[in-house]
Amino acid sequence: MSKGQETKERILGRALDIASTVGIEGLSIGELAKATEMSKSGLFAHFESKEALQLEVLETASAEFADLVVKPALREPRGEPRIRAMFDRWLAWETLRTGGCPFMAATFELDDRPGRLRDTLEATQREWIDTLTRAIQIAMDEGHFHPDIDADQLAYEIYGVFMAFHLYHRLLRDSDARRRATDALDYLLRSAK
Amino acid sequence: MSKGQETKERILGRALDIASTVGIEGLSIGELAKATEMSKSGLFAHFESKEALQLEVLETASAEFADLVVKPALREPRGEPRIRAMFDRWLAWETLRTGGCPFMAATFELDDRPGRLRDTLEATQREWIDTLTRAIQIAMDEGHFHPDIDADQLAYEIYGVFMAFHLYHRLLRDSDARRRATDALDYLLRSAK
DNA sequence: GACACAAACGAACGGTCGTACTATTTTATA
DNA sequence: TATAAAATAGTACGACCGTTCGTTTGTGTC
Repeated sequence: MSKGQETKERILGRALDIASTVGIEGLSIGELAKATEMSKSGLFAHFESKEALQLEVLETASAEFADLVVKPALREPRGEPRIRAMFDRWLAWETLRTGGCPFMAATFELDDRPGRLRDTLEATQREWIDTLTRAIQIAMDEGHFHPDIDADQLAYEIYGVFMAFHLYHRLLRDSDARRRATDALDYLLRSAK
Repeated sequence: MSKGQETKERILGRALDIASTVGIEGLSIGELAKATEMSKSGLFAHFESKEALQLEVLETASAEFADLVVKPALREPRGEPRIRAMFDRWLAWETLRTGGCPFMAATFELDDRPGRLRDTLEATQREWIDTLTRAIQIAMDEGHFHPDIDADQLAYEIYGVFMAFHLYHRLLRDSDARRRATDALDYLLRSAK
């Protein structure tokens, strides 16, 4: 890999950290330059615009999410175990970076602002929900869940449990947040049987 | 009411609208001045700092939430009907302003930034969760719910349903979002019996 | 109508924003 | 090691940021 590529990845890594706390709009070139100990212009030369940078930050996050959450979970046995693995890793992902899941932060920033950033984020989230839904359907096929479960609805509810985890953990600093989340998931999965 | 007070309230009303879409940090004095057709300085004279303005925006939102959601729901019959009323009005609140529930937007902006703004928001959210939890306890007292229900846990799960509604409605523009949310609540409440 | 005060304004401050240039340094290749 | 290319730095730009200031306009009271 060329030095430029290396630097770029270093930049994107730091950018993702920062964006997770101050948001993807709050992320500024100057601040990012300080954080990476580069000049603004030297850093900026790696991207054709701020929007392009933001887009690459989102894509970096997606790639990382795929590596840390999706792919490992897909190596777990089909059905319920795989769903639990997804959820566990999802929670770990949420607590990985200083500011929590960058997609959550971005969602509430971008949901009302049309543009490529929003489109990318929406696509990413849809994809993850699809993955979740498919895992549920597999669990039905495997006989782990009752056959007339509404997989989309269950995915919705699981997503809700995750989001509440963010709230309780990040804003309320509730030390029971993790237990609350896993209990809620347990309950949902048990009811699905 | 003095003219100054009237103007201030007009400003705060618009500020709340804007903050619901661009966030409470994204809200700028200049933009707000344009939206209210005032000069920056004339507007700023009503507040001692930007942070003070933001704080008052949050307080305005709290007052409105109390008027539109909490108080009306508390006039409903004790127990399950009151919980349903809370949830219905909560959903309506989410769809009231252009950018959705301002507390949700603020939560994901402020959760990692210490300060008075964060403290106020956290207190507000705790209060609402408490209200929700009390309503659940009342439903248990009334015999609507099973006596060994974990009220805190149920409040957590209801909150999750609401947050997922935001995601599906705002980001995914899912036309089934409302049904998903009410179905999820139905399911939770039915299981609590 | 004179007066005091409240309310809003316009201009300017030092900073930071994203971005466009040119210049310099570092890296890779012949 | 010379040279071209790539990577980084420096400087400057117009726009907007939150904030301060002195001034003007509006409002209500004697």
